[in-house]
Amino acid sequence: MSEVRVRFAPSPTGYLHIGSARTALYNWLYARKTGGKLILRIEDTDLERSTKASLDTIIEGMKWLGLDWDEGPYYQSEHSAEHTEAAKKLLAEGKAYKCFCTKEELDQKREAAKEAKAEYGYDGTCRNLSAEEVAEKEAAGITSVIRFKIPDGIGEVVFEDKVYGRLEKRYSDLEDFVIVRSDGSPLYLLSNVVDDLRDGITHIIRGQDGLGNTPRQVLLYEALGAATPIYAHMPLTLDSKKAKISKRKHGEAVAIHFYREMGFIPWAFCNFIALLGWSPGDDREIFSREELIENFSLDRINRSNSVFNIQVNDPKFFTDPKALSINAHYIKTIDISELAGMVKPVLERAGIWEESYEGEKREWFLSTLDLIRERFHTLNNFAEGGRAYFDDSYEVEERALKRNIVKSPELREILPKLGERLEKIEGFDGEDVEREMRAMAEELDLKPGTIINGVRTAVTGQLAGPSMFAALGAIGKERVIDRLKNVDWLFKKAEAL
RNA sequence: GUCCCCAUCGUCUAGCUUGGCCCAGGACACCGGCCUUUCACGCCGGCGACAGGGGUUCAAAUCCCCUUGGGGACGCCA
Repeated sequence: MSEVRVRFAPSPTGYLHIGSARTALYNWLYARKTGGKLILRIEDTDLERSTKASLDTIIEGMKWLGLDWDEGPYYQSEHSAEHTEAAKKLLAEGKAYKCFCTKEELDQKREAAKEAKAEYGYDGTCRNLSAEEVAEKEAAGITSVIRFKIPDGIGEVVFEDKVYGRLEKRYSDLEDFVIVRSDGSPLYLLSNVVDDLRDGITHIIRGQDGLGNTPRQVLLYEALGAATPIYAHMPLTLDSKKAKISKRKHGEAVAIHFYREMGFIPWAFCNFIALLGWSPGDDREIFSREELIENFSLDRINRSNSVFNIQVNDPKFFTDPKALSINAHYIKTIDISELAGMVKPVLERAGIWEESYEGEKREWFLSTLDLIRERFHTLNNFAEGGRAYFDDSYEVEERALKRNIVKSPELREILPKLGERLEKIEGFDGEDVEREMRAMAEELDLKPGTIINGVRTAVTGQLAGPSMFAALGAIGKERVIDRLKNVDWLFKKAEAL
C-alpha cells in the first residue's frame, strides 16, 4: 500500500478557529499515526478575501498547537493554469460546456424559484447549445463560464465515507456546476480536485460541510480519469445554540490565538478538541501526544455534531468548562521545568519576570510554581492569583477583603504587630510561624482563623491558596514582614467599599 | 423548495456493527458532605439521558418504519 498523504487546506480569510484547528489536528494525527505526510496547502483563489495577515495567524496557530507539516505551504493560486487546463480538457471531451447565462439572469431565476418555493438549481439553459450557437454568441462578444456536465440518465454517484459509510447521490439531484468563471479563473470545486490529484492526496479528512461537495468532486475525479481518494467527513462543531461556529458570529472566543492569550497549554487544547467528535472507545480522556497518535483512528470519529460549550458573560468560565478542566489537569501534572518555560512568557507579559528565576532563584521558582499550580486553571493565573508570590504589585480580591478584613477591623493593629513578632523569631519555617500566630490569637482571645485568614489576604491578596504557612515560606520572611507592617492600604480599600 | 446527514445526562461521550452482561458507564458542570486557616485543591456522595410513536423479537439504547427536532448543502465563496 502506498504512503498516506493528507492535507490541511485552509483559506486565508480569517484566523484559525476551533473548527479548522480540529480539522488540522485530525489530519495531523492520521498522518503521524500512519507514518504518512501532512501537506499544508493554502487555498487562496479568492483574491478578494485572502490576506497575508490571515495566513500568518493560521501558520502561527498551527505552530502554537504543535502541528507540524511535512510539505508546503503550497499556494493554490500558483496553480491556476493547471486548473484551467483541466477544465479545457473536460470541455474538449464534452464533459463540460460553455454557459452564456449572466450572473444577473441566474440570480433572478434563483430568487424567483426561492419565492415560488421551487427547486433553485441551474436549469440547463446552455447545456445543449449547438456548436453554431456557441460560435454565434462568442462572435457577439458574450462572455461565458464553463460548467461541468452532470452525466445524463438515472444513475447515481456512490462513494464510501470512513465516518458516514456508503453514501449515494442521484445525478438528478445534482446540477451542472460552474468550474471556471467568466474571467477565466478556476473555481474551488475544480481547483481543489486538481490540487489534491497533483499533491497525491490519498485521504481527505474534512468537515461535514464538505459532504455536499463530495459527489460533485467524485464526478470530477472520474471525468479526469483519476481514482477517488478516501473520504472521512468529520462532524461539525456547533455553539451552545447549535449554530455552526463561525468567526463572524463568535469572534475571539473561537479563535485559536485567544486560547494562547488566555493561558492555555497548547497540547491541553489539542487534547480537548480531539475529544470533540472522537473518542477512544473507553473512559480515557487525557492523552499525551504519543498516546493520542497511537489511539487515533478515523472509524472512531462520531457522526453527530458536537457543541463547543462557550460560556458568555460567565464570571467563572470564559470558555467550555471542560477545556478549562483539561488545561488545569495539565498544569497540575506537567513536568515542573516544562511548566516553568510556559509560565515565563506570562510573567514577562505581566512585567514581573526576573532573570534570576533561571539562575540563582531557579530552585525557589520551581518549588513556588509547584506549590501554587495545584488550583490554577490557566497559565495566566500565575500572574493573577499567583502574582503576590513574585511581586509586591498584587491586588486584593474583593471577596477576600469583605470576608477577612472588613469583618475584623482589629487586624489593622494586629497584623503589623505580628510582623514585628515574626521579625524576632530565628528562622522562618512553617512550624515556628504557625506557633507564633496561634500564640498571638490565644493572647488576644481571637480565633486562629481570623489571624491566619487576615494574613492570607494581606500577604497574597487572595481568598484561597495553598496552606498559609507554605505560602509564607515561599513568599519569604522579609516580604511577609514588610507586607504585614504595611497593611494600611488594605484597610483604606476596605473603607472605600 | 430540493437533497443529504444526525439524534444517549446541561455539555463531551461509552454502549449500537455481532439485540440479553445497560432499570445505561465515565468525564466536565451543578448540588451536598468531609478535610481544613482558606479555596475554582483533594476525597466521598447525589442530581441527571436512551426525542416521541409504532413494529420485529422470548428480549431493543442497540434492528426496521413513521413523526418530531437539530444540522448541513443547494454561488461566476472556499
